[in-house]
Amino acid sequence: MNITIKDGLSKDVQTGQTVGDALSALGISLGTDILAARVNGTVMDLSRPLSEDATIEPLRFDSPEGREVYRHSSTHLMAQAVKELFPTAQLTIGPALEDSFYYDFAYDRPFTPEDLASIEERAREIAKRRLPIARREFSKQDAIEFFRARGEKYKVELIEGFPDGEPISAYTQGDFVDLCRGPHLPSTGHIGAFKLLTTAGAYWRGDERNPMLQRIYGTSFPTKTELDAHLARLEEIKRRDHRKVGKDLDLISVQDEIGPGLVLWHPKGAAIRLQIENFWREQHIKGGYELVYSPHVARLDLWKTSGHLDYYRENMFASMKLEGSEYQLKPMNCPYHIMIYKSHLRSYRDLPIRYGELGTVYRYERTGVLHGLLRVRGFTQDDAHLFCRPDQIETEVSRVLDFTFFILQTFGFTDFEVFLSTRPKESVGADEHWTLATSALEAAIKSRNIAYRMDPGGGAFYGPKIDIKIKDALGRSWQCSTIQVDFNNPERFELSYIGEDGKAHQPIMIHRALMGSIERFFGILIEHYGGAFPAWLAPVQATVLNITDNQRDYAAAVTAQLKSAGFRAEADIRNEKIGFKIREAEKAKVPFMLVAGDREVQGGTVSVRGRSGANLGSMTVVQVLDLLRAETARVRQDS
RNA sequence: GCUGGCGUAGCUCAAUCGGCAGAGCAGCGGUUUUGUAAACCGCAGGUUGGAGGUUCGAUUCCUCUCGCCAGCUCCA
Repeated sequence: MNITIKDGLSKDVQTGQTVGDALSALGISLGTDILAARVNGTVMDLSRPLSEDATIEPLRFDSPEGREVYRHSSTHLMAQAVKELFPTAQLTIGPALEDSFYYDFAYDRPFTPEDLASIEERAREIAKRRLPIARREFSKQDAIEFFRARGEKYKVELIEGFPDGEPISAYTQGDFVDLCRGPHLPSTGHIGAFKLLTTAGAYWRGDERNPMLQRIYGTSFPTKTELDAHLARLEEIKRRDHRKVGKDLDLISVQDEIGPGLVLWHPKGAAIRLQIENFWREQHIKGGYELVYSPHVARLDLWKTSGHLDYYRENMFASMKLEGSEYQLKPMNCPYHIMIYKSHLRSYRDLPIRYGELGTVYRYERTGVLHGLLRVRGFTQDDAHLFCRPDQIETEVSRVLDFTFFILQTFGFTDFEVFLSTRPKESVGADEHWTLATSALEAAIKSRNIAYRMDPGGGAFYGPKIDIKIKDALGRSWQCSTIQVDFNNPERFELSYIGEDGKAHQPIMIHRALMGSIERFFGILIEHYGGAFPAWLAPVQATVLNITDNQRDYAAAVTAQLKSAGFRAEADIRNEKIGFKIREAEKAKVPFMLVAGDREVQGGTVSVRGRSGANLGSMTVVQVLDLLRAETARVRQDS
């Protein structure tokens, strides 16, 4: 049979040769860097025999498939170590993740950090044994008997759920056997640097009614250098944690006495928020939105009409009774905007109508999901609702897409992933509405030449949507923006406009949020910048530092000039050494430090120091104002 | 909500076996008048998250509770 290496040689080899043999025959030396191979499109073990002509592509750690095989074998390595040390632990499942892996074990107690250390040590030792990893296939019945005999109840349960008639594969390394689709590395010796990270509880099959399993997370890399780099990145993530930075920089707090998931914005955090909101309002007014305000509570009936009581009740705070009627704290802003729309008779000439609001909502989130600023119970959405005719959907959505990218880019995000979510199983509305709206969304995305992915069935129950994820400075993805078409609410609230034909028609509603929640977006911003905000956002843009008491008045005068020019400036005229004041300003991540000693007073200047040490030289106050004006301009100029 | 871990001064963390609750930083007072990431001396700072229990005695052991953390589940 004929074997071709992708982008390489071609040769006839005997039937029955393995993938690895074929690679060797074609001059590719099988070091530990070759992990598996793609054979006619399917990822396979190097030990699999070949039975037909094939194109083979060797897979190394630099490919996503290679990494997956590597992590998958790593989790088997860990599982083998666990079985050797804790023979009564039962195997369940153990997949590879993005850059790590886990394995869930059924065991009568959680694994301790000490257990983890000994498991890790044992795993390294097993790697050194260089055990060959072999695939074997069973019939379904044989597989059930085999794993039953080994006492692996969970494996038996898994196999019982598999389709009949198809062979079932397992992988063996030494005495260890695991039910597994594969593929795997040729041997345990291929695993270089290996580290266990944490333990956690996890339900069998992710269902909280099922028994709790003991999950162990770990990661692995070919070399210690790569592992160390990965661990350093995890440290960096921890170092930038918005909860820590938010506290250190005195931006926000969440306090016991206030309640979980309820955020206090301290002056410095509020200063940043104010910049965000000012920018947002300014741009929305320019962008053809009308800004509105709505109250935090409304009669419960409003939420009955909107359907929230039926579909969203478990996420709502309990209602309160006042003067014989019930009132509800708002979980969303849409009903209010709808009622503003309904306050007049609308003409087709009025559409589209765009109402925007930084609307604070309250949602009852289960305690276990609360997380710093990223998941809270009270938050402000940068919400807007567009009311338009069906033929306007595409144009409106295109506008929103452009607007979203403009806003997000201004905050320093340049990497986006776009998802188009279609009709879910549980949903309302006529098919033609869904088709129309989905194709309008798709057309809007295409009109902007944006790469996107489908999320089939991922839409809201009332309509399809576009979600936009941003990538932060550490390469992590966050979903912030969402654009959702809604046919349900116009119907529920009986919205109408008078068309050209003089008859009433139902408008389409588009819900959209760009930052999502200000709290969440702020948390992401903190981590994106590691607390070192660009000058336009920094709570303090410049600090004037005097060297001795001689320059106190001068420092105060310079500060006053900066302030009256509209900059957020402070003077640090404490009786402290300049090194100490610089250190404090650095820790506070102030973009510009303006040092004033006798020399500067003489020349009417300040010595300008940038954040993290840059010496920008001596400047007059006028020059400093120019510098600040340039540096506090937003990343992208207003359109 | 579930499993596990953790709550000690404003912050970061100590306190042996159940035996007087401590340090650094921050704060305050003083000395120092300083040139680009930490001057020196002193003072003060606590219902050890809360409630109950065991004990002669609880930061330490037990029960409950609140909160935080990791993960699971959930997620407009």
